[in-house]
Amino acid sequence: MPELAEVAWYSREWDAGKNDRIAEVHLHPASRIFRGEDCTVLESALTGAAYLGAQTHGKNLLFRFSTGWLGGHLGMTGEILCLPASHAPEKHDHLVLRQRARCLVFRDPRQFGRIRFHAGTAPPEWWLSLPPQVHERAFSVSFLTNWLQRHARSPLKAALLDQSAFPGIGNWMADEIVWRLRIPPSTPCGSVPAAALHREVRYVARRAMEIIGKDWSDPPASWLFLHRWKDGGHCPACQSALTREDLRGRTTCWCPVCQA
DNA sequence: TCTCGTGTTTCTTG
DNA sequence: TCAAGAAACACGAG
Repeated sequence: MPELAEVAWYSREWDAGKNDRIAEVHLHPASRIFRGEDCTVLESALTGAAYLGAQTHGKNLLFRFSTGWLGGHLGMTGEILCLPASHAPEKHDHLVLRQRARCLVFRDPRQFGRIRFHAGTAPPEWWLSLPPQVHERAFSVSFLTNWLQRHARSPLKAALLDQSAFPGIGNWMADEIVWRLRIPPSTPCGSVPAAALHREVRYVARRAMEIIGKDWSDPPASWLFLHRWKDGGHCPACQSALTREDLRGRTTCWCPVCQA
């Protein structure tokens, strides 16, 4: 479930390979993962390069090498794995970077994820132009007020999934935030109080990073998180049966009593 | 066999 | 030109 905190957790998976050289690159050039990329360039640039570390921005990953930058997005089913050097690439291992002591692997069965390469010492342009992260100063109440006005008719739950305003927020975090606001997920953005939304977005993002981002633990049972995944769940605040419905193509879970 | 799904992009409509 | 909604992408799990 790669949202903000899960992506942060995955970004550390290759840490064991820091400062080691890539001896060999295995990839499937026809894979959708590499859409728009020249795999020949990627392969020749990374072969022999040293891996220097990773950073994240919302759901985006950026891995630094001595010859350039590898951008990553996990889509719905992508994984970053560190496997033994003897690992034989499997069907969905779209990129395998073999080092002396291990293999750095990008695996993604559904291929909704993405890998892109940028040569040189400066980070790629797409990375530099990402919107402010929700924990940064630029993600302010006035920024939110303005954004909510421009999307006044959009249902809040759907709006929270817009990565250009809420980078890193995914389906379960959006449900959690709306549940904490105690308003229906279909509430139009135009009638959502910006200060309260700002507070809850920051709270859920910060706690998710502290809990899931650290060691993939579950958030406490007082969160909607543990109760939202399947039919029959109950609201952790009032014990009423939770409702699950499709909202603009995404499963949305809410409490019809607390969020009436 | 059929349905569902933790995400993004592209196309269509208003 | 912008906002909003729907479809498409590919595959495993139940």
